[in-house]
Amino acid sequence: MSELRAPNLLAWVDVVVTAPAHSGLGETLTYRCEQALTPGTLVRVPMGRRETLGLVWAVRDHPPEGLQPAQTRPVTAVLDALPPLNARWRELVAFAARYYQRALGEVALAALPPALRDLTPEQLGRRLKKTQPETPTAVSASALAPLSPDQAQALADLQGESRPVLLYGTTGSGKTEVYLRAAQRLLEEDPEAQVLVMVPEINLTPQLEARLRERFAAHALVTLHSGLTPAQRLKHWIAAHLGQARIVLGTRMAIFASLPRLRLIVVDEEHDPSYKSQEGARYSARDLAVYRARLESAHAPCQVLLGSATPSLESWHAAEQGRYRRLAMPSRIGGGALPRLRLVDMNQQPRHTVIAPALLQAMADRAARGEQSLVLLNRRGYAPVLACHDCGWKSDCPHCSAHAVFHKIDRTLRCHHCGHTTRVPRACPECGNLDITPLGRGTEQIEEQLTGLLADARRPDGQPVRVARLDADTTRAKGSLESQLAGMHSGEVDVLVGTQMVAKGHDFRRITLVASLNTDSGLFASDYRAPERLFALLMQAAGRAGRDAAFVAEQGSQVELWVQTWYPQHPLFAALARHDYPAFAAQQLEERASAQMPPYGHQALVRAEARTQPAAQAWLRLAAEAGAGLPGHERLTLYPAVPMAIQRVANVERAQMLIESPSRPALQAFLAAWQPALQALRAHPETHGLIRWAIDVDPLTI
DNA sequence: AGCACGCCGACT
DNA sequence: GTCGGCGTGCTC
Repeated sequence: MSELRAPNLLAWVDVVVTAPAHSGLGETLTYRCEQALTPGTLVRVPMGRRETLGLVWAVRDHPPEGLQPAQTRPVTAVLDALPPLNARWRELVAFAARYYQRALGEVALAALPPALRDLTPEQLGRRLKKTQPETPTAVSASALAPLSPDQAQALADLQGESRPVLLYGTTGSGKTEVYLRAAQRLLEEDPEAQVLVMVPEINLTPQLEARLRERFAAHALVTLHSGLTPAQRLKHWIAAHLGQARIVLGTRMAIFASLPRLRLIVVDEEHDPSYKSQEGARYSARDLAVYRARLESAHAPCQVLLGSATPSLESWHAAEQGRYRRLAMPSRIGGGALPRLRLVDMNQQPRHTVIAPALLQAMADRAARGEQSLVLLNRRGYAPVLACHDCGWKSDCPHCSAHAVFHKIDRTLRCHHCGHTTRVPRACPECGNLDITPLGRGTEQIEEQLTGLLADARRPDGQPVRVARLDADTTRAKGSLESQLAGMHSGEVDVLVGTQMVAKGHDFRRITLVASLNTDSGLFASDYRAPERLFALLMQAAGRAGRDAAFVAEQGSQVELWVQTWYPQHPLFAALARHDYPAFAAQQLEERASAQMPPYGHQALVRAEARTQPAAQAWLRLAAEAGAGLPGHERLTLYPAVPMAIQRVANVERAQMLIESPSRPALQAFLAAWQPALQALRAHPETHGLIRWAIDVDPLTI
C-alpha cells in the first residue's frame, strides 16, 4: 500500500460560519484549501448538504486535534475580488461576540450584508465591475455659515483629543454643524479618511443625509440601515469596504461596517435606547463605537464623538470621571430661549379633564397667530383597551398577557405585541351588553378630541385650525412620513398630535408650544431608567419649540413646554424647568450609586421563553444552580427568576433573572464560564417546554 | 442560527 | 391533489 501523502500546497483554514455556539461545534470549522488564504478572506464552504458564506479566521498547517484530514471538506470558492476584512474589524466582531455572549459566527455573518451570502465569485466580480471606482472628491469650501462661539470652541477643543468626546449641547445649539465641520476638517486633512455617522432611527437618516450631501460631494456618502434593498445594502457596504465611501451614515447596524480608513465616529443622540439592539446579539452600538475607536487608534488615530442634549448617565458619569472629554454647548443658535415650563396640576382641573382648558386656549391662540403646537402622547390607537361595564370584560389579546388596543379608524382591536387583529365586536362577547366603552386615550382619540375642541378656533387666514396625527400608524406607508413632515413645514397643519416619534430631531420652524399629556406614566414606572428617559423625552420635545429665534422674536410669542401631571412637585420637573440636565443627572447618579446600579454596578439579564411559565422559571433556576461556584460567582448577585412585565407574548411564556456585580470583569468571567453550562441544560429533563433562552448584557430595561 | 426533511390543515 | 405550517436534527 502506497504511503498517503498530502499534496504540497494543501493547507487548512478555520472558517467562521453561522452556527450558534450551542450547536455543539466550535466557533470555527476547519476546511481544506489549495491556496494560502489570509485571515479575513470571504469564502464559500460546504455545510452539510448546502453551501454557505464563511470568513477565514485563522490559517493552520494541520487539522485540529481529533479531526482527520480526510474529514475536512474543501473550500468551494474564494471571494478574493474583495480585500480581506481587516484585523481591527475582526477584533471588533470578536469582542462583540465575546462581550454580548453570542456565537462568533452569528455576529460576524450578521455584520455582513445579507446579499453577500448567496453570491458566487463570478456574480461578485460582475457586481464589482459595474461599480466603477469613484474618484475622491475635494470637499466643497463654499461659503459656510459662521460658527457660534460654542461651536467654534467645541471644534477647537475636539482637535487632538484622544479620549472619547461627549458633545453636550442643548437642543438647537447646532451639534450637527459640529459633526459636519469635524468630518470636513478630517476629510480635508486626510484624503483617504472615512467617517461613520450614526443616528438612532432610520427616520432620521433622510434629513441628515440631505445635509451631508449638500456639504460633501454626493458620491462620497453612503447610507447603511435596514430600509435599504439587499442590493443597495450590498453596494453601499462594498463602497465602504473598498474605502470609496468617505462618509457612512447609518443606524446601529452601521457600527459593524467595514471601514478600512475609519478616523471619526459620530454617535448622534447617544442617549437614545435604539442604539441597543433588542434581538439577536443585544449589542450597544454606542458602546461598540467607543470600543471601535480605541481599537482603530492603535493603528491610526480615530476619534469618537457622542452627541446629546441629555446624555446617557453612563456617558455623563464617564465625563465626570474624566474618562471622556466633555464639551458643552449651552447656547442656542441665534440666542433663542428654551421653552418656559408650564406645569398643569391635574388635581386642580375639572374632573375628567383630558386637555386642560388653559392649554387648549394657548394652542388656539398660537394657531390664530400662525404658530404651531406639538402634542405628545405615547400611545397609539384610540384607546388602550375596550371594556364592558356590566360584566367586566376587557379586550384582551388571546395570545398575550396584554390588552388589544382599540383602533377606531378601521374598527379593529390590535395587539401591539403580537399583531393579532380582530374586528371590534358590536356587543360584549361575554354578556352581550351593547355598551362597551373605550378606557384611556391614545393619539387617535386626542386627535379627534382636539379637532372637536378647536372647531371654533381660526388660523390667520380665517380657516379652521387643522389638527393632524403622526405615529407609526400614519407613517406606515412609504413616503407618508415625508409628506406629513412636509405638511408641518408648509404650515398646512397647526396642531400635530403624535407619539415620541414627533419629538425626535425634526426641525420645525414655527412651533412655539409643545405639550405632554400623559407624562406621569414615566414618573413612577418600575424601570429605574424611566425618569432618565422621561427627562430626555421632555427635553427633546421641548427642543422642537422656538428653534427659529427670529420667527419667535417677530411673533413676540412665548415659547412654552406644557406638562400635564398629577405630581407637579416631583423633583424631575424642578430640574426640567431650569433645563438643568447636570442637576438631574447628579441626582440620578447619586441614587444609582447608593443602589449600586449602572453605571456603578453592572448587570446582565437571562431571559427564558417556554411553553409554560413554570418551565421558563424552572430553566432559570437550574441555570442559577449551574452557576454556583463558577469564576466571578462570589462577586455577583443572582436574583430570583421572575415573570417578565408582559408575561406572555404570542403564546410564549417569558421569565427572566437579573445578575448584578460591582465588577464588570467578574460579571464577564462568570458569563463566559456559565455559557457551556447553560447549553448543557438543554439535555436536562426539567427543561422540557423551553423554547429559547438568551443573555442580555447591559440591559436597558429590566 | 439556518436550513432541510418530514408530517398534518386550507386552498391555487 | 399541492402549498405551507413549524417540530426535529444536522452542520469540519
